[in-house]
Amino acid sequence: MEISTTRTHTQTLKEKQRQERERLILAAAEEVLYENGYHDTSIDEIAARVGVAKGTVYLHFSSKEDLIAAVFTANFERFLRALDEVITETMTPRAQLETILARMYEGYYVRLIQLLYNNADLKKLFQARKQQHPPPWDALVSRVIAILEAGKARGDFDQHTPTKVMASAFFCLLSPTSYERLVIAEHMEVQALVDYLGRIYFDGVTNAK
Amino acid sequence: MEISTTRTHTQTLKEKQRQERERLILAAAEEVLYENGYHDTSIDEIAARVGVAKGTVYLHFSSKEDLIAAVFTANFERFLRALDEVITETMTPRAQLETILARMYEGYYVRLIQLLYNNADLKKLFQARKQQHPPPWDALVSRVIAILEAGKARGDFDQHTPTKVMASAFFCLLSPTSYERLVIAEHMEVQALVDYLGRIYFDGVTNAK
Amino acid sequence: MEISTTRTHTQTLKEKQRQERERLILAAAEEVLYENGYHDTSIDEIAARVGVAKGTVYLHFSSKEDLIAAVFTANFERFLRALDEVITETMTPRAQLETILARMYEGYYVRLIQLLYNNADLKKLFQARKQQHPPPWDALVSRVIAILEAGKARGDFDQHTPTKVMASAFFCLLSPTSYERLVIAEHMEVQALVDYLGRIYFDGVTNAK
Amino acid sequence: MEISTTRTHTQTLKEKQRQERERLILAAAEEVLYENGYHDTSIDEIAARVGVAKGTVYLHFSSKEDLIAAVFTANFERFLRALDEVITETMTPRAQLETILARMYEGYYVRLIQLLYNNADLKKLFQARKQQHPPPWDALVSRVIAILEAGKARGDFDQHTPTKVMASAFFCLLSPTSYERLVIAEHMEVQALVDYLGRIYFDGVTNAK
DNA sequence: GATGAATGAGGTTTCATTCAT
DNA sequence: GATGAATGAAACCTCATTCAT
Repeated sequence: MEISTTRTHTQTLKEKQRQERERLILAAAEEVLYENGYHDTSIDEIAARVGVAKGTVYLHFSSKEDLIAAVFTANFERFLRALDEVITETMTPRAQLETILARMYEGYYVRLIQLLYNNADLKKLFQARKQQHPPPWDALVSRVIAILEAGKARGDFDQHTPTKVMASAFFCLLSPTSYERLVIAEHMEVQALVDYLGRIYFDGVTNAK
Repeated sequence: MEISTTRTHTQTLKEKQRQERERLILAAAEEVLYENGYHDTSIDEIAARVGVAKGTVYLHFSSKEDLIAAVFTANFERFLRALDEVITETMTPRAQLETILARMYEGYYVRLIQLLYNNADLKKLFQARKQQHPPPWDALVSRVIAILEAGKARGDFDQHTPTKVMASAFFCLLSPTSYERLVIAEHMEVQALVDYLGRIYFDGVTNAK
Repeated sequence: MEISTTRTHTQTLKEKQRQERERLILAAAEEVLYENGYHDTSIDEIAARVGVAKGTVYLHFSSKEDLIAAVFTANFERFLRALDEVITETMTPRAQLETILARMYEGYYVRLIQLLYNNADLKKLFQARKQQHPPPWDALVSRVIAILEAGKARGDFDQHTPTKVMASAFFCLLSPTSYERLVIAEHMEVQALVDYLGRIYFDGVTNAK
Repeated sequence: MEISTTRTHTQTLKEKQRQERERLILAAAEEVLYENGYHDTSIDEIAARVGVAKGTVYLHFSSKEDLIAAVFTANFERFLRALDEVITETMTPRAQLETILARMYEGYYVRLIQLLYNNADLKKLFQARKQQHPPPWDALVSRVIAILEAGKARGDFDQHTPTKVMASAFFCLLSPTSYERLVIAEHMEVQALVDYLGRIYFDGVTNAK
């Protein structure tokens, strides 16, 4: 029993180290992916940033594709968990969407979402894996659609526009190009950008009578 | 005189063939670029689709970068010319923007615009060429900004939102993802999609009181 | 007969034009060869300098190798003819060799000789053609050997040194590197260089007691 | 301690293997370079001769240029070290130069020296690398010049001939063409060739008195 | 005869992946 | 388990040579 306990303990320790390393690899991969794009992300550089050998990366992820897919899945999951902490059923649908929008622009999620959404390489990656997107992304889309439907049911949102179109337009608000041009290059406050985009989305650009 | 005429005619014929071939190469490049993204677009595949040898492509474009840049420039120029035919000064700013939006979704311009706007590889390409974008793209952005300013001056558009944000949001409406998901996968009419997106942009998703 | 004469005349004219063009192609090839070396000498550039189409070069020379070989042959022949004008039997062997040396450094022959003599590409070229050198080069070597033998017979030259070694050393004096470093870079007079080298060759570097 | 020892040993072994492989690659590169010249030296062929894959060569040398430059540097360094072992200050300048000459013809250094000195491609290579020659070559030239100056100071060498010309002529004695024609093709002893050439250099071809 | 567009072999270089240590 | 040297497919680009016009 002693022995068994020790072993279990040892394995747990090893397992923890293993998970920690996996986390570090994912973090490095995300960093390089954002900096260089999919093709210029090399296993060599990821391994170097983590401080392990190239082969070690392959002990955790069976291919570059796997690793990059895991980056997305991990981020979406973290993002979904973060949403759960701030969104409650008692908020109005509009407030819920505004919160999601703000949260997206806060972290660096917007970067990854856009990477995923607009990069042909990554699309092909997930299509080759017989799935349009990583599962958590679909969960996020479903959630936004559900909120939009609830808003429509309450009469908050325009009922003549298909929910899917509304959802598409919602996700379009997240453009890394806007982010880079307005926030990074022109030093606009993130919150201001989010407010403006939210206003356009909910009220349009037309001058209120 | 006869001879001169004949020569001119011959040169015209050759020149026509040359231009036709160049057009075919550009079309193939665009196709592959859209399917595979910048990095997975190989000169070999472009040549194979046109049915010529690799070297032939280099007779028309001195490098892969040159070829891809030409794809964008050619498309934007065509698009700008098309706009000139349908947009007049007498139209309201809103009508002008609605027309631009519709035209963008009609052709396949939306694909390229989005490729350019959101692909890190292509951004790097144009930055390396000492220009943020191909000149015609900047012309399009300027044009949209001018229309938005005119609309603001007339009191048509919300004056509290910065024009740059409005322009960013406008171009965000052009999402190849929306196009693919709604028009191609779900068989929505392009015109319907354009109408919905235009309505969201101009009036928001909120239910009119 | 009239007709025949006319034809002959026409053919002669055409033939002259043909020869003139061949001369121009050889001159251009020599120029580019010296500037760029064998590999970076392209048929394209030669044709462009002459002002004809690439295909035209192939009407005169069946391959790049043929063309380059012709450059050497033409030069050696010209050089041998030039020697015939200034070297007479009545000159002493030493005077004859001094004259050859001076003439070699005068024209640009030294450049070509060294190109031929020290460039692996060109060696392979002639070896592939089953000949160590273009025939006129061998004629030049024979001539120098004959002069050295005559000098030995007269007791002018050291009889303990094999003539072949003496010939080798003689041709070694022609170094484009010396030429470039001393004449071009350090502005030494060609005649001075020739005098110094001749003195070393005939009298050695050792201080005459 | 055991472990530490083992590790050191292991690293030493690996390092030895690495160096051995690098040596083999350099040797193969030198071989091909000498046979085919710079342009026709292909990484493919070098790799094939060593029996490794193309990519392996790039683990040791980051480019073809780097590899070829390393061939020269390695040879010159080896040569300079060899000279240090046989040349002493107490030898007369003439004896020192005779020793250098003999040593050059012994190894295969003469081949590489001449390759470097007379091949336009390689000159361009080193010029592009912002250096006329690999540093050790310049060290050799300086050394010969210093010896010649010392000989002049002692009154051993002719003081009317510029040292630079004497140095040029000295290096001209090293002709791979002489070597091939006389030693390889005609089976002359290297020592005999060296003696003859040295005698010509120091005493000239003219019959003494 | 003259042209020059087209060809395609061949060269350098990168990098995901494997596997012996 | 961890390593990193080795692999080799695949990409871009050049240029001697051919051949239809």
